[in-house]
Amino acid sequence: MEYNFREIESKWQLKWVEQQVYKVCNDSVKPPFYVLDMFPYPSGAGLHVGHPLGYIASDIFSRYKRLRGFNVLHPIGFDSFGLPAEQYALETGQHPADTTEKNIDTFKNQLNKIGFCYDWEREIRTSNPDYYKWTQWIFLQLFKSWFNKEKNKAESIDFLLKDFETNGSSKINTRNHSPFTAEEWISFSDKKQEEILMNYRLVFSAFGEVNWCEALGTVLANDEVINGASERGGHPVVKKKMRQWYLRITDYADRLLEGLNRVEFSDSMKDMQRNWIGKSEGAELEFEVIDSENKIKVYTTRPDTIFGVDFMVLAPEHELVTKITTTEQRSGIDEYLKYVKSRSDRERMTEVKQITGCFTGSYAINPFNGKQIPIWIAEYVLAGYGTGAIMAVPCGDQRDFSFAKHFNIPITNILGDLFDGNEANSTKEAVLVNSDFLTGLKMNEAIKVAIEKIEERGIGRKKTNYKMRDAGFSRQRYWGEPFPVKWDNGAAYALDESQLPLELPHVESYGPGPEGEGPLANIKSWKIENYETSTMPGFAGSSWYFLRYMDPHNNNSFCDKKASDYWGQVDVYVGGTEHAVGHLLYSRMWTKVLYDLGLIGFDEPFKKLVNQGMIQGSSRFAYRIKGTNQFVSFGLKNQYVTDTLHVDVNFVDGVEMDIHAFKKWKPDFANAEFILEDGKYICGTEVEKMSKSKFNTVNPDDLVNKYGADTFRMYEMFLGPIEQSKPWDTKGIEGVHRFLRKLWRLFNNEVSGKIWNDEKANNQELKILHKTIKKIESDTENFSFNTAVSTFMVCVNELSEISCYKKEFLEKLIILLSPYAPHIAEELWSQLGKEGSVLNATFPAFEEKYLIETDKEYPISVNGKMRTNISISLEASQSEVEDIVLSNDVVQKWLEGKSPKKIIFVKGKMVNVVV
RNA sequence: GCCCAGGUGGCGGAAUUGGUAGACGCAGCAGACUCAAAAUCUGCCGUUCGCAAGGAUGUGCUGGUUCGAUUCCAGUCCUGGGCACCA
Repeated sequence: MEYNFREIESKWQLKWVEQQVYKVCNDSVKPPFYVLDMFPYPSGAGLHVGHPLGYIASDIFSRYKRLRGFNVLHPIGFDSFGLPAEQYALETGQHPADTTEKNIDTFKNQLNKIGFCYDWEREIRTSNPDYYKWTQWIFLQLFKSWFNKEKNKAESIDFLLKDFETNGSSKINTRNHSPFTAEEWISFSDKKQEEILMNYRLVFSAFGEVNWCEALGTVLANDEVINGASERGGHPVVKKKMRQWYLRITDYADRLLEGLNRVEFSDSMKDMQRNWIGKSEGAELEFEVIDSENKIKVYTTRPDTIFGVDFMVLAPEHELVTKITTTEQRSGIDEYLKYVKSRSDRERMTEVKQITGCFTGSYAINPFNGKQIPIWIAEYVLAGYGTGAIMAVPCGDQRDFSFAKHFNIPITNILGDLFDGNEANSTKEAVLVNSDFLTGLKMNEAIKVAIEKIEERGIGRKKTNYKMRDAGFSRQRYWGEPFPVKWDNGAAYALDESQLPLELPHVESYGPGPEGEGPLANIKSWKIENYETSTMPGFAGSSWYFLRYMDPHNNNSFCDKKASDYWGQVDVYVGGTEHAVGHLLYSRMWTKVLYDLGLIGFDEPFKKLVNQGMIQGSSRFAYRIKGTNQFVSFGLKNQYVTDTLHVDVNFVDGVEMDIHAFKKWKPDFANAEFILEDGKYICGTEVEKMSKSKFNTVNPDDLVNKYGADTFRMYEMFLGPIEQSKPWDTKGIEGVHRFLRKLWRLFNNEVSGKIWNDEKANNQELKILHKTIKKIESDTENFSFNTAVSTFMVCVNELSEISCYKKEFLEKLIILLSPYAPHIAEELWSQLGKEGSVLNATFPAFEEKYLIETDKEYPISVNGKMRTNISISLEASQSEVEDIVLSNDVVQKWLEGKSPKKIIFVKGKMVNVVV
């Protein structure tokens, strides 16, 4: 009997469905355990080999936990709103709902072939009205809530309203509006009241900058902008202010920081989140501008360097720029502003070596010494961070230093010998010089003194600042959740909850609406109702989906509290680090809001996070000559100025592109022209992340067909540590397949059939068994699946060598293996005549007694170099060991007649003879 | 540029707390079985010197700590991920 994986796998997959073995109940005497993967976006490309890496890991862990007696929730669903489907609709006219549905079917088919233990009855889709009804509902809760800083939690905005009605704004820290009395509040118009409340709501509407492409009439994502031009068509892209919705995540900055201390994320993941939040302590202070009423407010973490300020820099977008620019500098500034408008934030951050800026002609006054300091604008100062203006201290900040050097601005030294004039020194340890009342103080201490002085003089105050900004929450797109909001006279009003879901209407065209509005603006009935025309971003639906799996069919609530109380936090969350600061922060914030509002019982969604590394792909590139539709082959590209575009690896053979397929790929390329080398178009290559947007995906179906799901699962795990990134290489899968066949031959002989027997296992065999149990158990617990696969291989190799076919051993081995290779395990389990499914077996208990050794083959080093091995009893004392070692011929040889200075003996480890 | 991670044979990787570097697998080489092939099995397999025994050298690079460093420290180079409208 041969290992016929196709037959076995389809047989058991069918039986598992029939017997509903993966159905999960919300009431069980078993303890609950929740294992979750970051859910997939169902791209048209289908599943690629990178997706299942995490799913297989979590599947193994879920099955393992089940063997250990837990009621395991291990669901999956689809993050089915998103830009690619809409882009596809724009290109083909097919409705995103239809293509998404089709894509999901493909995904499910692919997933099912790999043998995951999902309860499909709990599947969710973010684009399903039954689901996004609750996304909208949560949006309304956010809209109707504000963050009470005194209580450090969110609460209904009704509390704030009541407070305004009785106390005016006197009891709270006002935000972006003038204080008012209770009487004034009551006398305000609806619109005015709404405007004020908008400064408090957890989702709010305000004006913000977007990437605007006039030619396409639409807003573009950063990754759709390449060198200031649109990826599609190469049209110019500029910054434009538009009305946007925002999520007031900054109010939760401190809570998000604090929560990190209570979750099991890797330190690097926590670092990334902390850095993203970017909490810093410093001071905000104002500089007067000569011959002007205007004052420039700056934020600095280093007020101690106030006497080293040699110039000021405003972000080019800063509102004062036009006001303070002198007539002589006007044309220069205008030109510079034009240049900056064409630059993406990304470019401004990345290309720091390129120093640009322009003098406004105005001067500010240093409030402490009256020194006149020139005011510049420069792209390295970003409008969104701090106050959008900085006091530049060239001796202490490298960017300020480079700027000063570049524009010949004289540099003041406040660091004494610690500043060498060649580069800035950002130390906090220096003793200040040239610093008036701070002279002689160490910088660390001077910070405090400077802040005190600033507050005393009334020119500023101590301030905590966050790098994190409120998250943009609207997209000028079609394929997302509609906002349950109506506009009236410039104010936004929430729909009543009974009107949910506000369904996404059908549109004829997916093109943008007028004035850069989303496609929904083209729908008359939508506009007449004054509905919001933008939609929610991808992270809306994914910010709370883990709750919906607990209670997926509930029509009365997003998730019954009883269900969320039963399952609690996600015990293990598996996903990539690319979500470190986006999705993870948003879902953590939403969880905190829901917790504050009493809707769930925990305020951190994920107890433990396992980061799966990226399976990288090998990408192919084409080079488009800037501003044209002409493509130049890799070898000739340096003769032109080009933009680099990804090409689908599926129509590149090695590095040679199929031009015909490329032209058919996207309408923009239909009329593309090519500059060839040797009659071929050669693509550039690079190893980078495997992703639909990079067109470098490999399909798991082919591998499952050829080797079976069990082989595929184990091979993905065998590739290396789960958290490490590695480029995909199909080579090597044969080895894992051979292992499974070898395992099969422990049960069945290809000629004579069944060979397993009922003999009792001997000590040697029990030792192998318990060694294996121990290693598999600890490796599985630690998500070290690659070494677990090796352990199985070693075990099967050893059994084959000693011809052990004993059921007593094999049935235990099968249980150990079942999370990794469920199909073959189930088949062999039934061949052994065991009752029921191996899924419900009990994980074998490890017994130390079988592994006890009496001797150890010690490595013997002389001067730290390993020279020989000697077997010595583990009982032996230091002096006994020394005698044995020194009488050894090899050791004697290396001693060369000298007597040892010292003998280091580490029991159970090694011996080192030092001469 | 900033934040995070990673660099070990031809390749993927292994190496509890600082204690035998290269487990396991792929590829390669040699052999057995076979008319032949597939499958399977056996042996070899970092580099280098040597007939061999055995030596030297070796975990990106440069230093340091230690009896002993892939592991700890400092610096440096390279690769990957993120940087707010891809998800």
